[in-house]
Parts: sequence; structure tokens; C-alpha cells
Amino acid sequence: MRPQKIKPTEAELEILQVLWTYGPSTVRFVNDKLKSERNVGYTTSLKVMQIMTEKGMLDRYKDSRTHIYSTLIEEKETKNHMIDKFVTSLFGGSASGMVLQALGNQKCSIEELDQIKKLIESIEKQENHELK
Amino acid sequence: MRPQKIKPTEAELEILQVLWTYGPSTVRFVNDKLKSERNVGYTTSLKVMQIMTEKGMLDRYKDSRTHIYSTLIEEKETKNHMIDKFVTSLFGGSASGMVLQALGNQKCSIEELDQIKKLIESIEKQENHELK
DNA sequence: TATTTGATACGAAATTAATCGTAGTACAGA
DNA sequence: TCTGTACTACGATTAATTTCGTATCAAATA
Repeated sequence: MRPQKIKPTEAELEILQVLWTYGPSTVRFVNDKLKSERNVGYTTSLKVMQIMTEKGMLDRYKDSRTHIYSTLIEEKETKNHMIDKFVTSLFGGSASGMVLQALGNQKCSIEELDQIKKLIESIEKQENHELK
Repeated sequence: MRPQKIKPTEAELEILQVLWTYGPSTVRFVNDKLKSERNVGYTTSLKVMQIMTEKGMLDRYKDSRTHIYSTLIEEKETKNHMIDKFVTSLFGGSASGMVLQALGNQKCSIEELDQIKKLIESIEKQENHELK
């Protein structure tokens, strides 16, 4: 049973990134991180985080005066869902189509490319195994 | 000079897909295609396409009674921008991070994986060239 | 104790997206 | 010519998102 539909808005996503990166945090901490990127008021972040809590995306507990928020949705799972949606809506569901275009136009280092190649090889090896 | 910021909404993207796939089309044609996926009213599609025209995303000319719409934004360029935004907001700008996760969780055929591997190899070859 | 500081709750405005109803227009065919 | 059909234009509504101001409360401190 999913906690909720995985479809964070842009503002929610920014907040999730902070919580995924730094772990459970106060509104003050999250807002400071967001402010290093763009201008956001404290009560704006607070409100969004309250709404996310209502939606079941975040949990919180009271630590003396302040609340400590943590995410209830898994980083990897959420990103997978979002990749999936992205691939479906832009590439007719073809993940390889998306990857080909991404690799063609984004700069990756040799090391990164090698890492991808290794992953592909390990997938291929595994598939051969399963075919036996 | 860009025609406009490349940031189609979901409804706009659906329409762009149809126009990219089938070429210049009437509202009726586009709406029929959309209706094969989900329920959309004719005037809804019409309205969105009119707005897209105002925004400079689409162009149109009158063919006797009806308008024929065509896109003013390039498929490949638009998708590249969107990949870029996606990678930035979800993967801190690391395209390889996104690719690794996409390949890990989406099923690609052996042929597709090989195709990706070949692309990587050709990029690597080219980079070696440039380094000489 | 009174004041300041920093937090939460809540309401409400502003924006944007998506949807559709209605009205008007023009051509085709009876 | 009259009528029906298919199209466009436009306004209005709804829902979701983002934003922030104000009120309130509690703890720390002067």
C-alpha cells in the first residue's frame, strides 16, 4: 500500500531534495537551504511542509519548541516513478530512447561513461544467465 | 533568439507530441488523437492550441474554414531542455546519475542496451581524438 | 515579571492550468 | 433561400499551487 500518489510539485520536490540530502530537519534549516538557491519566505516553506505532512509525504515530531520533519517517501522509489512518467510522456515509454538522447547531449566524464557501460554489461550478463 | 521559454505544460506536451509525430494538423485531428488516450473535449484542445499559438509555440494558417497548426519549437531541442531540467532538479545535474538509475529500473532489450553501449564507445573514441 | 525571540497555525490572495459552455459564423446541401 | 453542420472565439469556472501576512504561543533573558 503506497502512502500516497507519488507526484510532488516543484516546491515539494525542492524540499524533498533537502531532506533526502541532509536527513530530518527543521523548517528553518530547509528554508535556509532553499534560500541559497532562490528567494523564499520562511512561512512559505513552513506552509508547504505542513501541506506535505497532511498529504502523507512527510512526518514530523516535536523537539521542544520546533518540529523536525522527515520524509516518508523513498528517494529511489520516487525518482524511479518520476523517470517512468518522464519517459512515458516524452519518449513513448522508451527508456533507451531517453538515455540515448540524454547521453548525446549532456556531457559525462569518461569515468561516468565507463560506469554506465559496466552497468549495461552486468545487466546483459544477468539476462544471459536467466535465459539458460 | 528563442521563440519563448521552453516549458510546455502537460496538456501542451500532449499536443506537441501529436504535431511532432503527424506533422501539421487541425484541432479536430489532434483532439481525436488525444481522445484515444483520455477524455478531452474539442473546445479544450482548441483553447490550449490557441494559447500555445499566443505563446509562440505553434503557428497556424487558415485552410478554407479550418486552421492548420504546426509547431514552432523543435522536438529534439525541446526534449533536450526538458532532460536538462529534469536532471538538474532530480539528480543535481548529473546526467550519468539519472541514466544509471533509469537503466537500473527500466527494462531495455539487449538490442537497446547494445545501442547505448555503441553510442558510449563512439563518444569515448571522439573524446580521445580531441585529446590528441 | 516583562520583553524579546523564534516557532507554529491559519487564512487568504495571486497565479496558472485545464476544462467546457455558449455564441457566432460560414459553407454545403436540400 | 433555409437549415444543419463544423468550425472559431471567448468568457467563466474550477482546482491546484505558491506565496506570504498576521495572530498566537512559549521559552529564554533582561
